[in-house]
Amino acid sequence: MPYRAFDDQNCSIAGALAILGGRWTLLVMREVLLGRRRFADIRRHVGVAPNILSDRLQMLVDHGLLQRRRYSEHPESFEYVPTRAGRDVAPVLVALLEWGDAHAAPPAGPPRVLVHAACGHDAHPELRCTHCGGVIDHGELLVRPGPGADERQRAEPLLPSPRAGA
Amino acid sequence: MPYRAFDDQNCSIAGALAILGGRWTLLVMREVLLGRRRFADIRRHVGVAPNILSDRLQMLVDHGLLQRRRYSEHPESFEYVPTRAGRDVAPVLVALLEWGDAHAAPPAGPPRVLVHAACGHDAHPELRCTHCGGVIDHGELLVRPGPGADERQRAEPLLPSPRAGA
DNA sequence: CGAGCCTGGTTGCATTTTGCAAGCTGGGTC
DNA sequence: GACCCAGCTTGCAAAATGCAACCAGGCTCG
Repeated sequence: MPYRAFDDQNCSIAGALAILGGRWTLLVMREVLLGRRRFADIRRHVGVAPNILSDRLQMLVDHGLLQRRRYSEHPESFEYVPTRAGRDVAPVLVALLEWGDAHAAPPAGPPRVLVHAACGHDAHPELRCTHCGGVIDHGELLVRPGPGADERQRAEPLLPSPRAGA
Repeated sequence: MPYRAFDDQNCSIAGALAILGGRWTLLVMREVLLGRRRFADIRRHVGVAPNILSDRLQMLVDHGLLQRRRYSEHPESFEYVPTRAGRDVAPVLVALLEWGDAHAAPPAGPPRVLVHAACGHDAHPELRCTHCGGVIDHGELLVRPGPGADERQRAEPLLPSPRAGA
């Protein structure tokens, strides 16, 4: 029984998880986006077995999130640099970091703090609506079928979104 | 060899993934946050085997993301309702949805579109700095050691953040 | 010029997790 | 009484994962 694929769901979340959802994958992206780009470096910081890391890096290259580049001959050394698609993973990591800080925090407090380079201050990024500019609070997001919705999804009414709760 | 735990990394991302990172877990949260809360309902929409779903729901209840509630006797039926911690998972799903729309979109376009309930318009949520209110662009986030940083993390200089790329 | 070290992996095999089918309990219902 | 439904649990077979060991190319030091 091959692992069931996620991507038969016509869902962007499932599509994203099909690539990013594997064990270790997002931690590898964390390291790359923090600037650690060499095999041994990533391996040390993530604590992953070398065969797994090898597999994940190859997969990320295949899917176009990373590019493998020789940055030195004699000795031959490689680095994995993020592409646009790879850099776009950052908001996912930010969201996970914020959830972790809020609900799985180490007793001593957050190990890492985000700084907004443009203004120089600590930044808890927040979601805002591109249309009205307002902060998007709990329960203020709905989901409606988009252009790519299939028949079943089109039949769904306006649903409480991922953010809406009780 | 037991599966290696993530949570020895003193990292909120790893801590979050230790709970949310399992196969199917985030898809289950997607369904619950979309309002589908009965076992069979979730199962049908996610397409997961019942033993796995049972395991994930139990785990999410144990970690305080969901609450199992009897909503009918005769016949006895249960629903899984998200707690505050569960509802806070929504931004992670939003980030994944946006990444999926951008980089793993079905040919016909996004299957689901987010609507900002407060203003009634479609909303591509964006990250903004809580301090200066500015949109946080590529490369505009840095990471610094926080109060809970361990020795190794404290030794790290100001790093390019998850969002910074090349 | 050989020993030892670094980088960047691959290979082999045991363990864990996942997947599907089948069954099971406690009810309702025709 | 026969049959259906919800909400699971149990029993294997197939993947994925984990660790140790190894390997190859190249440098470097004595």
